[in-house]
Amino acid sequence: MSSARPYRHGNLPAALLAAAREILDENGLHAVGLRETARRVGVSATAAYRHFTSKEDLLASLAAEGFHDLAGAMEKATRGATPLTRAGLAYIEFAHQNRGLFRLMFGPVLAERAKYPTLQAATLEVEGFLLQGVADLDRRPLDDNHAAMAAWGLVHGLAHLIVDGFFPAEQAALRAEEILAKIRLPKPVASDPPP
Amino acid sequence: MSSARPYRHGNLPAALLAAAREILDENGLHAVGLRETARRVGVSATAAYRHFTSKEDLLASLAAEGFHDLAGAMEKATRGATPLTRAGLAYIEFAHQNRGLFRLMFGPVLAERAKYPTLQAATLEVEGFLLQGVADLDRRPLDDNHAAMAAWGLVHGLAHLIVDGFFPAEQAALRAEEILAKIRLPKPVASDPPP
DNA sequence: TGTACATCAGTGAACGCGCGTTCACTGATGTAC
DNA sequence: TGTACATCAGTGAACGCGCGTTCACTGATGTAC
Repeated sequence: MSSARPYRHGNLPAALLAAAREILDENGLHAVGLRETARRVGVSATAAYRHFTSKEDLLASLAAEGFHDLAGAMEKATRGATPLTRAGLAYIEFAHQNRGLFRLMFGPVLAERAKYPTLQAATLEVEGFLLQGVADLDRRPLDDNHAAMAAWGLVHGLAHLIVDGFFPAEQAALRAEEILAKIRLPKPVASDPPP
Repeated sequence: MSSARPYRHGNLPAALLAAAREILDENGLHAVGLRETARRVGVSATAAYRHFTSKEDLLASLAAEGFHDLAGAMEKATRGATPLTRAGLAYIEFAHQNRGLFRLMFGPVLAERAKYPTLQAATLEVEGFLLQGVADLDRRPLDDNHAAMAAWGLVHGLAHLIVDGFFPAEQAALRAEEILAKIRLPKPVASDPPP
């Protein structure tokens, strides 16, 4: 029985991240604070400092977790030989299901990404996945990155517009699927003049 | 000479909006506050309440101004019969030059747009422009909005990724131009089954 | 197996801060007569 | 043209609030002998 709370939490860092993620998706980024997060876990506000050096540090960990999850969702969606379109849909779905987290991940709070190597690595995970997906689609290596930028741009824009309520949320996911199925990505052209 | 400040400001609302816009682009949305904005104009913090009912009201006005400017930039870019691509580039350029404002306009702070009719109208100005641009491109009325969603999605995504530093800022604008020139928007198909 | 002790995950009070908003007010401007 | 007065754009003090962070501390856990 847990008549009294154990002195040691067990896995406080994970619990804090989970709580922050909840707040993020429920009430938005502005509502995420160290005190509020700790409160939700049922721990004193200062306990967080045993595991994170600052509020920003916690947010960076959370964003890294988000990028990692996003890469995972895309990987899972394209397992086997299914096309890039599925990865794009996974991306949009992730944004839709994790609006707050999505905004944290790509937003300006963590502008200095270089400060957090884990975050940077997780970002590259997603980026690399998109690049690879596009390369697969074209059946040849990329000699410029137009196709990748276009793919990422389209998917990211649709995700953002859905998350921020500019497209009617319910139809949007279905629509996105049709759009992605129809769109023609620009093929890298070997004779493109270098910039 | 203006040895002493005049008692009445002249155009305080405009001055407050301009100051808030400066702060927005210099230091980000979190730095924009009524007090800080008033301070920058050189007026007491409470003076703002003569012209705006709350901080959110001021932000909504600012966002509306942003949408209006954006629509203007797109209109100017496509004056005559130049294609949708130019409007897209104007959109991206606007985002690039007004990062803070862009994030306010599309971000979650003003989630309840319905509360601010002016803001909503200004949003529709941009939206309508995109729809019209796509319709022109296709030389016929839209029977679904796939093309518009795709165009907006692509342009919005590129803009966001540039603003948030995921594409190297300097090359990005040029790249965007090439991408937009190459992309094929999905043509609305009359036989598409209704959803 | 028992004891001494270092480690370290937690606590709770306290700090200074800037915020949005309210309140009662002041004093310049514009208008009615 | 002069005077009385209503209007309203501004002021400055004060409110309560939640925040991030620091500090000295407590007490459970794990390890060395």
